[in-house]
Amino acid sequence: MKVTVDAVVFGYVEGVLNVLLIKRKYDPFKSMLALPGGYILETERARETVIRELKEETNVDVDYLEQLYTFSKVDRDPRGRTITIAYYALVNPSKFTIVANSDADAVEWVALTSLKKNNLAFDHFGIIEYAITRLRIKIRYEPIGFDLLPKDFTLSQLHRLYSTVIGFEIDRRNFIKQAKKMDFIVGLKKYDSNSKRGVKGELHRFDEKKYQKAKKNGINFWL
Amino acid sequence: MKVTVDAVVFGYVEGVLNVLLIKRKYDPFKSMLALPGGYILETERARETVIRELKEETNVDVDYLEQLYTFSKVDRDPRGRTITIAYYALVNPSKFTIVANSDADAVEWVALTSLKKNNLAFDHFGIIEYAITRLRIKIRYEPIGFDLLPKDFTLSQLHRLYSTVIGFEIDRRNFIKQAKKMDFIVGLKKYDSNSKRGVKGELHRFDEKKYQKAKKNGINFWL
DNA sequence: CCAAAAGTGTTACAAGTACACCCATGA
DNA sequence: TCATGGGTGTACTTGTAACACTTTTGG
Repeated sequence: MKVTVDAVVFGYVEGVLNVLLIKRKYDPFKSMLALPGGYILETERARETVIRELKEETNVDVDYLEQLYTFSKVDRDPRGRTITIAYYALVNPSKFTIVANSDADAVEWVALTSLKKNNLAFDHFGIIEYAITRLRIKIRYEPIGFDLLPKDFTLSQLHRLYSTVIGFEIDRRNFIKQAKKMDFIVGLKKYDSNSKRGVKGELHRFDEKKYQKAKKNGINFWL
Repeated sequence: MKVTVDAVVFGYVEGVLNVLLIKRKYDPFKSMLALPGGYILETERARETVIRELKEETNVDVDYLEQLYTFSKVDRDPRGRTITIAYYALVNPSKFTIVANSDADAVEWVALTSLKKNNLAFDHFGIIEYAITRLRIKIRYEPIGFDLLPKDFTLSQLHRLYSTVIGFEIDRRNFIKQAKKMDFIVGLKKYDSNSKRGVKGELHRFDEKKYQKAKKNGINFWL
């Protein structure tokens, strides 16, 4: 029995959530989009395979990586029985590989909203759907959203990210009020120099150590 | 690469949470306790393997079954590289196979509290720990606890179950108040004839259809 | 001077939590 | 008659949700 891993890598930039996909060079599913992934070697565990394959195939280092689900439908791979352990990952935009949207490059960031079932190889569309569902739930109660933003971000950016990922507009005032309660989201007293108009928002940073301390004291993340 | 499934089957009776385990007849780990499970056949998907193996090895039909996690540590099986897709399951006490605690039967229900790491084969202790963690979290926001009780139960029984699984005493009054809010936990106006002393508690039943309707209307389960 | 982004507070309502006493029954 | 289990209500605190206006700045 063959065993592979597949990774749903999410990237976010300016109100758009993207998935990292590969254009397949060979059959089956030649020239269709597919998740990066590959066979598990005898000497590595699944998580290591994901990290290795992402590096080899896409040159991306992820900031967050979590096992999603193992898909084992009998006929999911026309080449023969193959089980895949799916992962999902988040990457910080500063680590985006140069996006070659214009030409037919092998690796592309594809906006979630433009994904179509029929463009995707294997059962990868279903895997992506599964990953989005997980992400939407998990981003509410684990501080993983920060892995989709630059290290320094304004609370408005954070708010926009959440509204995008979750799929509806959260009340900005309540959201920011909530975020400010959390000591591990620290204001830097520096201001966003990229903002085009209006007031320059204060930059914030997620402090992992402070978060771990707060967690030990029973303080939960919630947005 | 070999691929197996393993199942952590939980059973509950009278304030005790049990796991279904097998005493191994052969090496490796001969005569130690192990999770029921086995190799995935070419013609079945993982979930089917679990159901089949549970039937074959333990004669148990489960009421709830969910994939847990896939364990792929390289040396987790001394016989050679083996990945296992772990599941966890809940069974209704009425479906308990006759428990042969007295003799050295092949299948046993073992109380969670009496489990010891060194009595368990492979990485199965870790898998069980993982399953308990999942169960404790999930029982709070999905109505899966009912699969550990008889069809008809008193709210006190439900309360005792929850306190046992979660590991601390929940306030009985608040718990029952909460349970009564939920229309899909219906009072049967029949009374528990098994109760030994005191008032006979009213029997209740979980109504799956009503629950599904409530869920569609955005009413969430929470206990 | 106007459009766009950032920042901020209050109030009403719902939910959660803490807590204590009475009743029925069988031993 | 008493020990055990079942049943119930209130007050307090906290959290959530709804909601609008002002400031700054670049074009």
